[in-house]
Amino acid sequence: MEVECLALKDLTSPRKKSFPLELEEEEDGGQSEQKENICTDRRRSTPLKSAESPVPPFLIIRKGSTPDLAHITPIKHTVLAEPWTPTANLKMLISAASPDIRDREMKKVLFRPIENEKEKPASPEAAVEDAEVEDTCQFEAAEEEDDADKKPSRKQKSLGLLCQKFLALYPDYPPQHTPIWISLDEVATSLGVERRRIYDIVNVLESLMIVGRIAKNSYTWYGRQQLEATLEDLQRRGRQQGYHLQMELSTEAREAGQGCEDDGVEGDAGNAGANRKDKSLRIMSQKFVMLFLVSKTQTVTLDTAAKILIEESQDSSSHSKYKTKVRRLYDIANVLTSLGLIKKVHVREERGRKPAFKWLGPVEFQNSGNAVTQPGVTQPITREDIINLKMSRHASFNIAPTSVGVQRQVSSAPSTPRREPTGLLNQPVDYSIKTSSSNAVHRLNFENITEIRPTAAQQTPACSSTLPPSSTHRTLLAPSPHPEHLFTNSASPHCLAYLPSLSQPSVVMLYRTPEQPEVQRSSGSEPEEGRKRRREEGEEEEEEEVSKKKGTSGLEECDKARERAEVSSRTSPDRPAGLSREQALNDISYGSSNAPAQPSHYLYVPNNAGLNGFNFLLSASQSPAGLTLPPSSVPTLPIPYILVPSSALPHHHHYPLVASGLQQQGSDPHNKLSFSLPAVMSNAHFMVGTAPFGLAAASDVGRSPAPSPSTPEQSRMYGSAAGASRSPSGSWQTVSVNTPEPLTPHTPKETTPSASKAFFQTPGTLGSVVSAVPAARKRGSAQRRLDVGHPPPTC
DNA sequence: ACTTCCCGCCAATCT
DNA sequence: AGATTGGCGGGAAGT
Repeated sequence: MEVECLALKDLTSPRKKSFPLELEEEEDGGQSEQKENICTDRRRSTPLKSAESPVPPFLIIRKGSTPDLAHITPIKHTVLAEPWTPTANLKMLISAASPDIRDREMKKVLFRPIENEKEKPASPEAAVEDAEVEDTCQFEAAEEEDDADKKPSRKQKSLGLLCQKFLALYPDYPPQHTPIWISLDEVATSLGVERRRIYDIVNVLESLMIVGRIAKNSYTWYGRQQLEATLEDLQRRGRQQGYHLQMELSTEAREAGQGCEDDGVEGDAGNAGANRKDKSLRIMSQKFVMLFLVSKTQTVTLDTAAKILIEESQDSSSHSKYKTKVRRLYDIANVLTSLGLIKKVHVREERGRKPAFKWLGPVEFQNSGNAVTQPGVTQPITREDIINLKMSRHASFNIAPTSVGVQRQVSSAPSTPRREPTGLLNQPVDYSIKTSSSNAVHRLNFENITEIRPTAAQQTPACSSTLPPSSTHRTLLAPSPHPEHLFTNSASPHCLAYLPSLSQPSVVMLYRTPEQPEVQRSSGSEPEEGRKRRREEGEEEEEEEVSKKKGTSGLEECDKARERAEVSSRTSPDRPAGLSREQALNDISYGSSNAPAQPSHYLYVPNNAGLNGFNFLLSASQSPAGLTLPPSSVPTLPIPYILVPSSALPHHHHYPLVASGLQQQGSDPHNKLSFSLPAVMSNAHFMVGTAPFGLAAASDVGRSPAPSPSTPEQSRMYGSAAGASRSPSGSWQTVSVNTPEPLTPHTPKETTPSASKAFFQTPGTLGSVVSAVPAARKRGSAQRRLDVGHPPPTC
């Protein structure tokens, strides 16, 4: 088959982004329904739709908007402050192209595959399903095409999809030292959704330390750097709190029918103390994850989770509470699914099948490896135990969450983001980077900046430290055999790279042409994310076997292992199996070992406007001019895509890129953009037109051991980014490489299976988007206060 | 009919 | 006081 596109499918979403005005107009907006789209307002407001006069409007807009933004996002301001930057140019150029068309086309063509992947299981395999899928696709396509006509369809607005889009904006493994700022406002705007939805996503991401709150409207993106450590920590906490026991009991006991009492009773008491935060999605998310981590089967039914959570939350157990809890769990599950951490399955129980989720993430952590996986197995559980557990749990309950809460509070202070004592926050905000060039700085200034260089040199051996053998490479420049190093977004099938200088959060996507079926299949090149929903149905069966209730220890282990293996092999879950994952990555990023020669394509997507305006940079090694891509893979659309012949990408050199699609504008002559993709990450520069942009490279490896202040455990996981990666085939090189290893020396902990990649950019910073519209907040004004009080929690 | 979960009201919090 | 967060649950889309 031909090329598989990656994953950004989601990006496609119809909404528009912020930008400029010009671009967007009609389409999705068309849907009346969508209240969410903020853009709408904007659009209307914006007089100019026409793409033509790109520049001026652009600028103007930005400026204008800036002020508004100012109050909103402090951070941003700073960034924004800078007037114009090369980025702007870029944007302009890009935007110049007719956005609408571009977008659509892009979506249709490029993304479609992604979408498909996403939704369905890997393409090849799922022949059967394909039929279905296609339908779906077509369906979707149809919808998208005529924006006007169709409405978004509920699925398209799903939290999971939205989350994927969100995730696609940032690198899984950002360079440690260069924090990526996220402005919720901007993100919401760019994704075309109302803020409320972003909160949902961010809250769960925060629970996993994928993002950290800095201040109002400001978050820092940590990516998956700390994920493993966080999970480990959660696992530990889960055990401490006796969740494993509960899991077992829950089923039985509850079924027995008593869960209520405790709940009710405690609830009241607990309530008093508990505030809003205790019910927080964030906390719920952590608990939910804990359940998986301590579960033998790693499968948790919604029912069980809801019940357990209800208990804890001290809510009275009313049916309504249950329902509410379940709703929330779905929300959480959606984002976890997008992260590739869980997947939906059904468990069969005596009475029938129940919806459940299966953990796809890591379960065993090196450090703790110890007891880890066998949580509940041995102990016979007694009612007393449970009680004790509960008690302890409650007591501690707050603790866990608290930490978060506290953290937040601290952070919530209007503080200047950079300043905060890192120690308090867990966030690794390491401004004190030893590197000569502080990334932080770059980061902040992204737009203007020209180059960020990761100092490769920096990597101090000392720091780097311990790593698992596998992750030996921390080499910056050297082509690493590991695909991981590429800036791939592990979660997603595609690799993403962020080009910092680009105005908007730009994403570079790599997708390889999958020649080999096997690759796809095995590697699961498909994004896990993508597959989720669709596959649920299909795959579920497998999972079903899992009976939650009992697991024999030994067996279960095997089972688990088996399952995991399966999963990894079949779906290419990124994170779950280290190896598989790596492979997957490899496949993805390089043609994959399997597919040796295949060049991968680059997609450069400047999402300035929120993903609507997609700009792609595709590198097709095959196609000389880059123009000829496999038909299937690349549409001849007027879409603005930039093709970069892989051959063209020598390491360390700049190469000309061919941009197509831009022409659409007609006015724009610039078909060529020159990019310099740095072989070396550190030095990578992105050039657009004349202006060079610096790529933020993931830069070297970790320089400082623990950038993050956070708990030691957490800090361990950094992958450093190293710069250049190149495909084995040598087809191209790009950017970032990371060292896979965890930097922290001290704990030899887990190997980070994935280390990763590096590019990134701060979307937030970019702000461009933002600028465009403050718009969306209807709520503020609208906020209506009805007198209606709500009833106190019933009991 | 049941499952999933979007949407946005509105209260708690923060500025 | 106004803005930001985010709990919550109605009710509709999807199955």
